Amino acid sequence: MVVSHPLARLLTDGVLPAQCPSRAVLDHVTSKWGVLVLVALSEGSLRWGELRRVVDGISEKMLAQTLRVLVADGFVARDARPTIPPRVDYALTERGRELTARLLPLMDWITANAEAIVSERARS
Amino acid sequence: MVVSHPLARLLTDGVLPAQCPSRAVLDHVTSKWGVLVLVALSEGSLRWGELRRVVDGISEKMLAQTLRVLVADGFVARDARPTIPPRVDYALTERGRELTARLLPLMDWITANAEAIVSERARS
DNA sequence: CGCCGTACCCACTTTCAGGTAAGTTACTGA
DNA sequence: TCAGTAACTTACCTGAAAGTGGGTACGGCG
Repeated sequence: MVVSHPLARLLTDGVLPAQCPSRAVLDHVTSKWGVLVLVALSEGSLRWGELRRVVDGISEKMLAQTLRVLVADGFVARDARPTIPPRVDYALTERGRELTARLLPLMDWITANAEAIVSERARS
Repeated sequence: MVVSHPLARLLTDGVLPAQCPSRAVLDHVTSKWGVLVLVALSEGSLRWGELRRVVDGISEKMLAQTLRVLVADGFVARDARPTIPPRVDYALTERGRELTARLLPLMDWITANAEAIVSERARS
């Protein structure tokens, strides 16, 4: 089952040497809320308040923090209109779309199999 | 850019209702070390000590804990030979292989783009 | 006899992600 | 005049995640 894969090189030196930049990006993407925000935006742009409602359970602080990281990484674009009350739209960038293209199949599989996995789970 | 996707249904009710089982599985898979262990095993089975070396920076405690979760979720199979000194091999199960099949393209993309992302990053 | 190697477990401590709740801005409509 | 709204920020606190350092079993080897 050894698949020749571009990742193979990384494996020979250990899986992603600890201080490699991909570890940082990986942490952002796989952060508790990062994935969910990216998935939420995968269908189109959303306003702050919409994101807050759609991403069930996220606090305002965490939404702000998560968005700051995703914007800084260039996955999400922030579009603020200086109206009153303020209106801010968030949308995936091209880079964000490349990412979510790889993220969605994973999320699909997880949501499809989660119930089976949890119910079959060997008691600790 | 609205792609008709099996995930669409989930999005209408919010992204993965907070107490949905997929949130739990998602947390396991996207845990700090979970991804790395899965990727490490994607090329073939490894012994405890090999995993420890390959997954750069993981502590023994975290390796044990991560493996327990992945085994309980049915992603990884544990094969202990009662020899002295002990020998334990870890390998992906069929379910684990289905998962990593979706995980590897993501990891590939991240490792390929991480450097650009980190260096272009807007100063906080 | 006593130390090595392998694969762990356990108790303790630290760190930090994340939660809670309040404050802020600037206008609008009642 | 005063509550309401949208999108935040800030300070504070807690609980879970992760690190540290020890212990364990079992036999082989010098």
